[in-house]
Amino acid sequence: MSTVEGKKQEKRRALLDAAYELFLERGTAKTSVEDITSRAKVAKGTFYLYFQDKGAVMQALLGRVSYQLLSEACMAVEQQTELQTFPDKMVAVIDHIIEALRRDTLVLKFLERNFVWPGLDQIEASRDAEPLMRKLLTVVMSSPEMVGRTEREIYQRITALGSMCMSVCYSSILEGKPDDIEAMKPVLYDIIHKALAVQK
Amino acid sequence: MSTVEGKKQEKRRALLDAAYELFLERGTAKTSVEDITSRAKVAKGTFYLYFQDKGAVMQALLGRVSYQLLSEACMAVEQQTELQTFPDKMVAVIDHIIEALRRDTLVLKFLERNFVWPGLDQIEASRDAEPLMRKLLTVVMSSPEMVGRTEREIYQRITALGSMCMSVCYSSILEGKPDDIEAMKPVLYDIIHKALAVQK
Amino acid sequence: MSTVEGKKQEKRRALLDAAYELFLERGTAKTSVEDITSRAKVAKGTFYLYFQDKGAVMQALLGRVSYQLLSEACMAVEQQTELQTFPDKMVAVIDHIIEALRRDTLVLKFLERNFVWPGLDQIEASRDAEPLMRKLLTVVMSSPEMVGRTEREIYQRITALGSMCMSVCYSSILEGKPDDIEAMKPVLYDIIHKALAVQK
Amino acid sequence: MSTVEGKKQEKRRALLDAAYELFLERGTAKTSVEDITSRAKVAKGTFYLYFQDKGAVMQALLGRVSYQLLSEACMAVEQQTELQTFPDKMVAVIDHIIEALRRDTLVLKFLERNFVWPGLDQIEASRDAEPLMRKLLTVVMSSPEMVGRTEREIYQRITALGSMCMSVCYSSILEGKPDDIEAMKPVLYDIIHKALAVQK
DNA sequence: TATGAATGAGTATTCATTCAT
DNA sequence: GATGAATGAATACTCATTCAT
Repeated sequence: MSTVEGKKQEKRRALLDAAYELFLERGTAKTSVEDITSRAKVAKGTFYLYFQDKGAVMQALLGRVSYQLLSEACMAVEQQTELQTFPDKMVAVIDHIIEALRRDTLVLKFLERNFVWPGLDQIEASRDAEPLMRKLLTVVMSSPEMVGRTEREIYQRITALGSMCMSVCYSSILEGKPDDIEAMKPVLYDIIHKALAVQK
Repeated sequence: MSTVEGKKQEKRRALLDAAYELFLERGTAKTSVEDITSRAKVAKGTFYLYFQDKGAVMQALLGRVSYQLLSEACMAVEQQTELQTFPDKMVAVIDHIIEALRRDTLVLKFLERNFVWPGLDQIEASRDAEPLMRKLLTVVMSSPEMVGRTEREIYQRITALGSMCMSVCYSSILEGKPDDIEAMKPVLYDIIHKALAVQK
Repeated sequence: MSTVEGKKQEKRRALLDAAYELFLERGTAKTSVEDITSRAKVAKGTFYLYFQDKGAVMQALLGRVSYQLLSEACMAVEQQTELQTFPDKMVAVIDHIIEALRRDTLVLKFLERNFVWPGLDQIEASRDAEPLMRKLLTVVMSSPEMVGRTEREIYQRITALGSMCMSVCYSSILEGKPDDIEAMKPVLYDIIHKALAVQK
Repeated sequence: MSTVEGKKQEKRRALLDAAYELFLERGTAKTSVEDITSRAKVAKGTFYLYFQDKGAVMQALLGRVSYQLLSEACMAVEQQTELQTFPDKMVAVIDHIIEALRRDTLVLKFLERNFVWPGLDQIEASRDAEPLMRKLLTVVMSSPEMVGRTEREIYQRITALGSMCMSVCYSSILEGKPDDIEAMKPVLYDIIHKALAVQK
């Protein structure tokens, strides 16, 4: 990597980091591009060399945050050897994410209901670059519950359940609707278990 | 309803209608309060006699749209006498909503993932004013699948499943993620069925 | 005229005046809308209640300046009773304008080659409101040189000759091209005389 | 011409061509230096090695376009042997230019009223390099109409008439003021003839 | 109640120009 | 000479909100 290219990446990174901080601190609407550049110690115009507009940064950050939450949860769950079945593992992953968001509602407010699930094609394309997701999918595929289903079917199902949890998580934690998160968890996890149960 | 009160409601209504049209036409962000008042044929200042700010109108409209979609779907499903079990009915209701949103993506774009479910307390409070929801809940409660569950538990479960469907509906129709809506429907409906199946 | 309408006209006027001063002082390009409003002692947003954008003010001012130059010249020439024929009068009017612009090159710089001739239709429409132009045209029409020509033909001819003079005036005074204005005058006035001579 | 010098001229040329295209496409105001360099396939900084700023390019192009229009018209008129007198020739040249601008209003919009007449001194300085203009002037000088006039007087007269035509051409074609170009032509050409008629 | 003129803070975005490589 | 990343000043324009009438 040439020095110049390295510096560019560094700047892009600085802008993303600055934007993230500010988005959490005061929300996306109340963060101006100028706020971002001044915190990133970069000139205003430089912003537009790296991003189309504020929306593009937000989108990039949504992806980054989602991915981080997901991968941290996966890593944590991998340690817990007592979890044997795939449904149990999925519940544990979701629970890990929910707990993280409950602790850090600023992140939740930024994320809203817009959790970005890594695309199936992305996962497949980046075999080795994305070992985590890859491994996860392998685990899933080989689980008895999923026997007889295609990779795509499984992905659809997991994604739908995940969306449910993120959506409920948002309104539950931030608005207490339809109930507080502690009350919703059993419902969500029961649905997951039932939805992933072995086909009879 | 007195004439004075009637006129007030009329204006409020005109503002809501104008805002709704504009929100669909150009999106909420690109609609100004002035746009709304000028379409409603009302002076700019008048807006603030009826609403706190633009956000309040949006919120009111989200509720209105959600309620309309839901009640239309319920009414349509009530006609279909062949549907016996509650899970079948719920799937039919959701399907009705999804189809409506698929036909009218402008509404979907306005709604985003923010479908507003009528609150359980609201339903209970407005016994007669809200006959539809009331009736629905009664039907649900008396269905064999729900035996042994409290009203609240049922409400949580339905809401969670509904949120899942709306969330998936949004990204599926508008972004094709994780797949097109036709491919997602079987997954969603299978999850609903499993999640609402009779307890063994 | 109601007070409110009066105040509006006053503001519009203040904006035009402020803009005119600034356009002469530093040129149109280096004058910002903010400069104009701050000199007019009016809020920034107010500008946009009266004009579409900076270009609209410029256009309005070009019309105003042109009209003023023309009417002052006409009035001055009307005094000079020794001028009998229409061509002589026209030359005198043009010369008056040229001299005014030579004295005040700031105005000339603002005007560039964009002198706005009062439209024939405008003149006709505003019979009494525009006594000057009206009178002028009557004089012209009744002059022996113009016998047998329609009003429109005369207007075209006068306008063309006027445009020539303004265009030459601009490059001559400001750039000395094709020669200084003193050298160009005889040429211009000779052309006018020949172009307006009695038809044989 | 050395290779190095050739390459420089090539780049200058590329920049001019790119700027010309863009000026016609979107107007001078909406064309940035970056637009120009990127179309010319040259780095942004390179622009400033060849031109002071955008204005310099505009000026250079105004001269180029004017010259091209004029010389094409002259060449075309030279063919038409039936035109004997100088006034007829001048009218034919102007008419050729007007028709060209009428066909290509983009060029007219770029040119505005700023047609650049080749300077008398330039013509004289570049005896052989500028054979066209030189020849033209010779023709003019020897025409009976111009007998008794100095070269300079003739140049002034022609230039003034030309400016009139270009100015009228602009407002006539683009704004229809004071009338459409077809209606203005007879007026313009009559003025030219009268202004260039043999002295009695 | 209703009006709509006035406000002025707020922000995105552009772009000419520089300069280290 | 050539590059193109970085700069940051400059500006137009929007719009929610107020308030005198």
